[in-house]
Amino acid sequence: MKRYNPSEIEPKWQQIWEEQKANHVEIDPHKEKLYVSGMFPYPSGAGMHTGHAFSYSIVDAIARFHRQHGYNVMNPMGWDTFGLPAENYAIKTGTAPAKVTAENIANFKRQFKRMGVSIDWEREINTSSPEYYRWTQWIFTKLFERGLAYQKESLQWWCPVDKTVLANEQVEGGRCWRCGSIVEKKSMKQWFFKITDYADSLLEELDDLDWPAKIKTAQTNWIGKSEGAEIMFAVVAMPFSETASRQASNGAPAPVETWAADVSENGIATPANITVFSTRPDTIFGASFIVLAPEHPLARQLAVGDFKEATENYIAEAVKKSEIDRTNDTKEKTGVFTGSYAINPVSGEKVPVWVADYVLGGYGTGAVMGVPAHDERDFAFAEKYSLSIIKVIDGNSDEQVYHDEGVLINSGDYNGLPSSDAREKIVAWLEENNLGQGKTTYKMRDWLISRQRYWGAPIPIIHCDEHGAVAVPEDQLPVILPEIEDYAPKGDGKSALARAEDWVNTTCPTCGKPAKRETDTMDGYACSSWYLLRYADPRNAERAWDPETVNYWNPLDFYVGGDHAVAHLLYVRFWTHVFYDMGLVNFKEPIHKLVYHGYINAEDGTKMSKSKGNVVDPLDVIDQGYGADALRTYLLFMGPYELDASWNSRSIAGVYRFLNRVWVLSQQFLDYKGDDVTKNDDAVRRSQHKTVRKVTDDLRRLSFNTAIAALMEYVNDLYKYKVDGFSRETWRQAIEALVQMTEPFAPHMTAELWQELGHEDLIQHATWPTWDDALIVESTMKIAVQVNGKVRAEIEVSADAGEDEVKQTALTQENVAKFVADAEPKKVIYVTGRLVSIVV
RNA sequence: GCGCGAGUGGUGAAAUUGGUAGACACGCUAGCCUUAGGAGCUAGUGCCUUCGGGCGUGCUGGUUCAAGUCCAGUCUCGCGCACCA
Repeated sequence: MKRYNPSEIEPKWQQIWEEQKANHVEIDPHKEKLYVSGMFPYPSGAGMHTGHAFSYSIVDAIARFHRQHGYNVMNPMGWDTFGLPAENYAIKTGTAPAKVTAENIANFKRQFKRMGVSIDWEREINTSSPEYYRWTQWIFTKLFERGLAYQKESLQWWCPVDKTVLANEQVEGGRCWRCGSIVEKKSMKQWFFKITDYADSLLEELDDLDWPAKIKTAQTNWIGKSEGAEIMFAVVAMPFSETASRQASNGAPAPVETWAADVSENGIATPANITVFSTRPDTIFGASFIVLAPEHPLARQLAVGDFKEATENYIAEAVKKSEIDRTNDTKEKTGVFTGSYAINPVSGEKVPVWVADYVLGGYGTGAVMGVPAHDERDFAFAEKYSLSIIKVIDGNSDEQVYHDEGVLINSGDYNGLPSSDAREKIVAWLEENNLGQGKTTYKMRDWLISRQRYWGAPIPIIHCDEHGAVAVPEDQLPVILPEIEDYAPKGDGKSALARAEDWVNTTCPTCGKPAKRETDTMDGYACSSWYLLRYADPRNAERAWDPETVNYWNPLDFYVGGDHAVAHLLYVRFWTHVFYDMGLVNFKEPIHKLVYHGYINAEDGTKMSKSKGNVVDPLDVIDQGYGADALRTYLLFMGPYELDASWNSRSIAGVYRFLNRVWVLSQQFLDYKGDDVTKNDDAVRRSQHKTVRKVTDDLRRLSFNTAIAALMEYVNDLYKYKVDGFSRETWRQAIEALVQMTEPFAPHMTAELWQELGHEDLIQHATWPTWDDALIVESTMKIAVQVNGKVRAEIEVSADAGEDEVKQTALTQENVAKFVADAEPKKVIYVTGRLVSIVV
């Protein structure tokens, strides 16, 4: 008997698949397509890790399961190669990033092939190749044409270590997502994609996606839609002496009430208006002060008299502070009074204008109305600075700050109205009087895409003195990334490309006069926002993709990964929405089902990390003799794919044992020389059909762990029956079904067995086994008997026994009679095929 | 603080519609076999027990003939967002 030897079998089949291009697919109108992909890897120098192995074990189980079901399965692969690690490595070693990248790809590819994933390598793509980024640039020019790519001077997150700006999504807790250093604000002219135009569209389509709830929630929160109103407060300039005399001893202005009376006499309305944003216009009568963010353009202007210096100092300090200091909510709130006042448009009361850093410059209008009775933050601020607190919502609650809805009080004509009605009426009144309007705002900002780094797709723009920013025409694409000597950014806010003068100096496509190229490159997320479409048509040199081809393969049926909940998964949706509007695709959403898996942790339950030395290298596991088949099967057997799991070196041995049992069973069948023994045929057949039903069902819902458990049970059954010997036809079917069902997990071993079983075609092109319910039915059934909810007996009755017969049998059981005693059962319930419940 | 998810044996877990809780596997125990290996095979393995049975899915209640599953409350852990007005 041949022994199971993965280190011999696996390379053999990997070579056969490669030579035959076994997984290459083309459009086939006669077959239903199925498109599955993992999130393409960034090929780092470190090589493949357990997370990759896990992702692609899931991808391949899905691909192979559907391939055996006759689907035209596309399972492509590519490399996300632009980005900082390759560039930083290049700076350190003086090697060109392109060269480093090519080496890393070659290494990754070699490693991936050892996993036996059924990839169509003819579709391989690489985002840093000019053939690819040519079209990334083309898409940029199309967005530019539509006004969806624009340049703006603004305060941006700046990473002082990586010396580049970052998108909001790349700042995590005030730190750079790559290097962890504390980010700073810097005012620079930057390129943006106008994702905010698509906020509503992205929100709407989210509902129908077959994505995990937590990802949908994360995206909903990120978009952060809130409905409310913008309300104008007219600024009232006060004579300096007047203001000073009203100042209370603690630096705060006198209470608002004392000012209410003299608005008309002393107040001099200026042209300035402060527009605030509020989601609770129903509480406007309780607005007793205004707070401006330090970045607010009026903040300096409104600082008057004695308050001028303090205000300016405060603003200067606040703008310098890192976001960590500013957004730490355990910190006590601070602020300064500007000396100016504004008028509450509904009550006519004069309210002081403050500047405080608890108000964010970038959200809403950068100004809020302080309603301390109904907002915790405003309350804390009002308490500290002795500002007046006016309760305007009756909440029937003793809480100091009631922030829920309720009935209005102290609100003039609106008293007695519930919040929602009052909101509508107040906004309507503001609109009528040109004092405000209903407004929807979003937390999401536009996507900042320019990077002051070398290793990215150059932004295809030429700056001309006469024509401004001009898109590079399609026939001049790609704008090739020039080879240069020194890649390092110098911290002057420009990429190293700015020093490639031959490249920078060009002519304007519109007028032909000397002009300069844009020297920023695009965020790597731009490249990954359309690769799922390029896979469908990867060698097209005429256009980014042929719409018909893409409309056949896309959208993706399954997208497998465990990262990028908002960033990539939001951007890829955004671009596809735009492509839909441009008529380039006939669907809005690029990904139907998102298979978002957990992390594989180290044996001790903590994250694998090089510094801790607890990293499990998937290639080591293969080399130890377990092979890729055992590794893959184990990764899927560990538990539900959604959950985090800890590696266990003993458990993988158990899975290897299972594969070995499949192998041994098959070999013993093949080697069997005796007569046919039909004794167990019915039982074997029943077990086979039951297992096919269960495994098929489990794999349809991606319950890999239970599918593998069912296969183990099946193998255990067959081991019991084989003791008596084999009958060739029954056992051939039983074993072929077993081998086929194991193929999605252990493709090499099953390919070998399939061949030994006499098949010339590859197992992956075989037809998945079917089951016959009639063969699964047993002649008898076991019924549990409960008395008052406790199981007291188990009876075996014939499968076609009627209700009365079952109940009668149940009641006459010795142990049942004992517990029923003399009592007359109050109720006897029969749950067909399962149990009898007797109530006494 | 807000939102989402999860709490089941010594361990990873299973239970798809309320219907015999713990499938499958690891580990452990005993035995068999063996040219001795990190091999293979068989049986047992939730806890307690006076061997009748009793208890058991984080905790407290509720609905039901029947609850891991449904409802109310509560605790713990994990994740996401976090001064977004």
